[in-house]
Amino acid sequence: MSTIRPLSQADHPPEPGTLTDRICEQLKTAIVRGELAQGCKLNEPALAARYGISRGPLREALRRLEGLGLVVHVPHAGARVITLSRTEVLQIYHVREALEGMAARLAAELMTPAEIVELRSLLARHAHRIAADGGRAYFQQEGDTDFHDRIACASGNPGLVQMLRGELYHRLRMYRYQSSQQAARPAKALQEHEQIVDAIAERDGELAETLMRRHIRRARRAVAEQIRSEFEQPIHFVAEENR
Amino acid sequence: MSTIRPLSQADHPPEPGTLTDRICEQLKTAIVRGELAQGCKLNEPALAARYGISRGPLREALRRLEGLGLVVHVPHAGARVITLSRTEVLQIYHVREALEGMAARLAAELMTPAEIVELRSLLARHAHRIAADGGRAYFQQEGDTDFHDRIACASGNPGLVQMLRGELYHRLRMYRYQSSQQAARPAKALQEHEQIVDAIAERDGELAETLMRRHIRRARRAVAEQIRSEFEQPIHFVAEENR
DNA sequence: GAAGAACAGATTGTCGACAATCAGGCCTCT
DNA sequence: AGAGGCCTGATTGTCGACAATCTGTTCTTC
Repeated sequence: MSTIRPLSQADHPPEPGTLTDRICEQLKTAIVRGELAQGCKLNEPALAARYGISRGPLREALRRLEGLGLVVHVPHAGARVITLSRTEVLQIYHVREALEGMAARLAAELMTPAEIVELRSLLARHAHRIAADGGRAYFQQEGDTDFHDRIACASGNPGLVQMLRGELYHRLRMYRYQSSQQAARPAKALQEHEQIVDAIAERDGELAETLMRRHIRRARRAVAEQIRSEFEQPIHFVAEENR
Repeated sequence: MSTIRPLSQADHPPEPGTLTDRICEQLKTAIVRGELAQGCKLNEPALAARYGISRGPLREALRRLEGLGLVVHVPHAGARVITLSRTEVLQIYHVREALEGMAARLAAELMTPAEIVELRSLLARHAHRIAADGGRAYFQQEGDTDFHDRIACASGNPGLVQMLRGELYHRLRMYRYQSSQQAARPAKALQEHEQIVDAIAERDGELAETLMRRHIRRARRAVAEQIRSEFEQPIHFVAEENR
């Protein structure tokens, strides 16, 4: 079984191989950060010129982003950045609940003692940071992602990891970046994380799944509540040439 | 909320638009059916010639198949059909259990009475077929897929549907096609399907999820048992130029 | 004046050719 | 004889150009 590494540490090899890979990464971060606004049309000649490449690799990169669910492609009409409605954001949490619950269950069976120790130290660092500066929003979110990513990896199920890391997380990060969402309830979340690790350490997969699902359901409710309190326009602002 | 149609009925438009789409479909069915063996190298010039197109659209089709998880792509080394180890097949069932369990829960809340009626009639047809000819393996499998697909659609969660339909089902069908797997326990499975529909009809999402997960777990065990009873070579046979 | 059709511009889809990279075999050297 | 490096062949990566398709505008017609 191929072990799956968390992506926390350096994921910036000095020089990725192919142009398609590089452009794909650049576009991905641009989309997640909102530099390419939601619903924004992705003009092939313009983008190719902007990144100094030809249309061929760019098209392949777009096709790959389509596979990641960050871009929608309509034949003869071009590609657009996806638009994340509030409904869709909440739906992502349903999928997360299902997948990460299963990941926690599997992790409880497979995680090595060393990995559990490392996971605890990760939570200790989070606790320290929260105590120090109240957990500045951005790093808090990244820390949360880091925790969940490690559990996903520990499931030993590459397909599951692929779905979470390759599709859900990007869209969630996109929402977080572009919404004014502050990391609500960091201390509470940390406590829930610790309970989950406890369950894993006791090899109680059933409990780990239950706790993870409850944890994500609460996060979902927090997002739903925040969305409800926003009567303003969509998540950020809608691209001029939308729809 | 965009409604999601089951794919049961005609999914063969007379003439799809772009070459990439067409080749992608052809390659997909070829891979699922094992005409392109597992681990088989996908030579771009050869494939392009074989389908009478240029390498451009073919490469984009390969990239899309990569997104579907049917093909793995190594830079400068080309694309290969994935190899489904027995372990990976079983891991797919874990993901299915999580996702379809959630789908059943959501479907219990959202499914319209008309859809429930239709679902029951679908099961009635299955029952009839099983009573008639014992449920010949192929159609039984397809019928099973049909049932699960409808519930997935009824979840009203496009991302969830996309994951199930776009990634898991293809790989499962690939395994079924190429293994000697016969539809074990058709009558038992049908009975479980009916229980699930009952739970949905009563709007008991909790129960629907539990039953669906149990159903898939049993299917997983049946597959695991069958795999264990095969001491022969891998699923089908390994491509000559493998790995 | 409004509805419909033809046109123009731009954008996407497709193709063939060139350059960069990798795999395998052969030769040379120790 | 074995190990190492070089070379050749093939395959992938990249590019620019041409053809098909769509969108928005303008002209014609009722």
